[in-house]
Amino acid sequence: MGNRRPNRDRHQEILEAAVRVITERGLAETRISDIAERCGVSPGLILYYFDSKDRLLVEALTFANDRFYLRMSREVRRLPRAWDRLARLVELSTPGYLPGEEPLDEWALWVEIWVRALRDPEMAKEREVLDRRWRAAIAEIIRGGQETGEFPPGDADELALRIGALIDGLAIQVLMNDSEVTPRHMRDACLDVAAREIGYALEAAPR
Amino acid sequence: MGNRRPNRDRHQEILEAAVRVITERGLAETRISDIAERCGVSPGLILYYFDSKDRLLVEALTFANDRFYLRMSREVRRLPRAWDRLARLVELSTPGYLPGEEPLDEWALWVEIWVRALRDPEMAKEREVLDRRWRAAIAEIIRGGQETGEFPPGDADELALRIGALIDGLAIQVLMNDSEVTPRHMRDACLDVAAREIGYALEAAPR
DNA sequence: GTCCGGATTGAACGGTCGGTCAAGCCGAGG
DNA sequence: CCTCGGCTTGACCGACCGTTCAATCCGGAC
Repeated sequence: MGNRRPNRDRHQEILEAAVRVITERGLAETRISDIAERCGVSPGLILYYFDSKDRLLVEALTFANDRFYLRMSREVRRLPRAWDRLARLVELSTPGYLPGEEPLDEWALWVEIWVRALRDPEMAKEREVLDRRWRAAIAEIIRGGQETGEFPPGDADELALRIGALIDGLAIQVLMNDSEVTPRHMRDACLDVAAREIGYALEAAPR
Repeated sequence: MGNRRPNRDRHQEILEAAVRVITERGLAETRISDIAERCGVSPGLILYYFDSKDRLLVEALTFANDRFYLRMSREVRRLPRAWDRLARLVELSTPGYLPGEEPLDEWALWVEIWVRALRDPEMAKEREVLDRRWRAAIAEIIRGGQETGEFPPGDADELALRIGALIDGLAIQVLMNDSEVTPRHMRDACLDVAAREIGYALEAAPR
């Protein structure tokens, strides 16, 4: 049995298909048959691997977020200076800032998570875990900068909460295609506020 | 015919019922029969006053937001000093800060608006109008403070965007009942950041 | 009192969709 | 080559729900 499984993990295939369907059509318009079709598989098989549609959807949402977090985490860790790490994190969090990204991206999934978490306790618990991890990543960058003296001392957790919230709020505007809030604008505004909150002197003009 | 209509506006009755049902059960779980039941009316009548369920839902969401905006606007306008106005706006925007408010309040409706606006062009257009009005209200307060010299000069629109985004981001955390982000904490953090961005010197400790 | 027309009802229709299930497929092991 | 058991299918069921519609109600006009 160790033969077919490794190179054809149906569980994960289904999750990936679910993520793509949810991203495209939205959680409310996602049908089991859509996911099955995306896998090239019959609808019945979906329920063979997942107890119910609801459980599958919740798993898919956390699965997508996990992947995004890991990718971000890996990429940020490569940069030596704390400020560059923070800047990269902001850029990766800005919808449409990086070329070759879908207009409806990870953030669309976040909004779906929020809506569902409002009434589904299981999703609510997952969301808190994901959010705490996200905030901890920001705090870790700040703490690192403070330890090397790149940033002045301060409450890293509180700073992370504020910067994270600002990212959330601006990302929503960008995601909604607000004509007055471009990805570039979001990036610059985030970093400008972050620098002032952290107490980091941007060398060039705040542009 | 001018007799029955005024004191029994079915159109508005239905909208109010819809708002309450959406707030309680969420947009995805809102049925026409739920709204009808809330009005003490038969399901058929709902479709007599509204072309379709979708149109009713969109109207209900903007209706609720209009009401909230007007209430906020009226209350804020009473205060003489710009900083007090801003503080009041933040407090009114903080889920659960004021006593006697539902845990699932206006912000839950915002999240529903966002999700729907992602794919429904009509909702997207409405959202942009509502958001622009909201940001304009913040900018107006700031501009007022700048004109009286209470605040130093600065780009009021940009400040409004940033403060508004921060409110959004923190409100989500509070709405989600994140154990680390209390309403009080949100209020203090918002005002702390706002003061620093605006360049307003809080007299007491930033607390 | 009668009539008119909008308001209201509630039964019924049609379509959708999540979930079930009995049957078939197929690779591995004997 | 046969058998076993997990994988896969697709038809089917039952429930739900938005929408339609013919019938009824009812207050005001005359």
